[in-house]
Amino acid sequence: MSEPMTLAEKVFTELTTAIVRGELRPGDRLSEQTLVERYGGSRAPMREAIQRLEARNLVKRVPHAGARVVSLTTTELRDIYEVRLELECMACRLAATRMTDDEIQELYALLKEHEDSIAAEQGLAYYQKAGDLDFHYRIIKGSKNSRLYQMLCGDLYHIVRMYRYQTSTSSKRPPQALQEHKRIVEAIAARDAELAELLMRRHIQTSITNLETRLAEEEGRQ
Amino acid sequence: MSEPMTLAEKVFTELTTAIVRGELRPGDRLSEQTLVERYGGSRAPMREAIQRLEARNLVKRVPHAGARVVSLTTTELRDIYEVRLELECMACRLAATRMTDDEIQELYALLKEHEDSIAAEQGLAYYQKAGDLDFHYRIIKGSKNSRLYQMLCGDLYHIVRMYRYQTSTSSKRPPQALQEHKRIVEAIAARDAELAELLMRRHIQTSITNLETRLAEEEGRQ
DNA sequence: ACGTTAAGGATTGTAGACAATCTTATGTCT
DNA sequence: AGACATAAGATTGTCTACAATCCTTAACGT
Repeated sequence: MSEPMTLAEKVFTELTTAIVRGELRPGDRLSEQTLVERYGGSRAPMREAIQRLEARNLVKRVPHAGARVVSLTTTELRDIYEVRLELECMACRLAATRMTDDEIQELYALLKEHEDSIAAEQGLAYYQKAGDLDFHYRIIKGSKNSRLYQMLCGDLYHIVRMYRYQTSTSSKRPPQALQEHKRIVEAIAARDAELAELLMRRHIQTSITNLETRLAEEEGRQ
Repeated sequence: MSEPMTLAEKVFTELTTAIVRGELRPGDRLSEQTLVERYGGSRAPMREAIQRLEARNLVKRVPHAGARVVSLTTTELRDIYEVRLELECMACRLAATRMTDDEIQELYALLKEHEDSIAAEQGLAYYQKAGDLDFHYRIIKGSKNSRLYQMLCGDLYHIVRMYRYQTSTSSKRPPQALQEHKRIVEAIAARDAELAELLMRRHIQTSITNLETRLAEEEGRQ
């Protein structure tokens, strides 16, 4: 029932997924006329959709010159990951004191699920990634900080996805990641905020270095 | 030369200052027609201006129902200050390792200026507040993290200002704040990132409690 | 051959009108 | 009197057209 009621919003979500999936590459131009031909309707809603993309930093608009999908420099990407690291650690710290016991139980259930999927090898890379995202999502929610949620899941999430989607998860990572997740949940259950934050920091940092080495490999291959 | 070249941008900046200054109170309605009558032009640019305000979380828009200046609940305000505290501490930590020696010298110069203005009593509350903002601004810039700057100075800044502008700075605070600023700069100059972060955290936390007590007083008076 | 400049085309910014939706006020019923 | 349904009014969402600006291409001069 939460279908986009307005055309502008519809086009906005379509474009968002297109960008995140890489169907629209960084640097690609978004002309209003092209969008009209692709999605139908008039220029006004397309214009509004583009503007909302700009608000989420998915496209960059230059007055009188049009909009392009953002193409981040290495330092800009570093900046984003730096902020994301800090905010998620903060979320984990807050979650340790603010999550309800029920929510913590749900975290345990999620871990169990994840564990089974790894043992059964049923979980392919994509599914495991979804599980990982779900884990982080719940902890962010558990911080009970609306603005924090908005920043991490609304703004930063898409950008991070956009530059991570194409890269496949490494094969050996999931079991180790699961162990890290377990320890984090235990720290939260023990209401040890500082430990939970520390573990989350370590967890994300290793996943970042993992990503960096993989990006470096791809860079070298080309 | 950075004059807004487009009408939409012009209206956007006008409305931003109007909201921050409190000329537009939280909950006030922003009808496109009203803006046309006030600023001239057509509905299209007004619409775009409103949309950009929404992107900065200064107004909230409901489809087919119009836009209103955001009116934050107490918990939402707490959430914002929580995030702002964390991000500024992060900025301070990064600044301690990334600021150039020249930039640190400029910080010292700013402190001196500030000190003189207090001694001469020439600085009224408004001027002192500007000095305080300048101090924080430079440290954020010194973090050399573009996204961090964007979040703190672009998004959170206006909201915080909006709920702080009306309240006058307490009389005894400036000298103490200056001392805290001095220590922070010294920590940065010593390249002691952790200390700088700690001092900044303490500094902001006291200013927050200061604000809260003053808000409580105003609340009680009404 | 290269840089500069001017005209043409394409794209964005703005304007005004119509259609769809919500809000408000009125009237009716219980 | 209060709650609910209905209709008028107002507001937003969308469409089309026009003006302003930018980008491209081609011509020109050095």
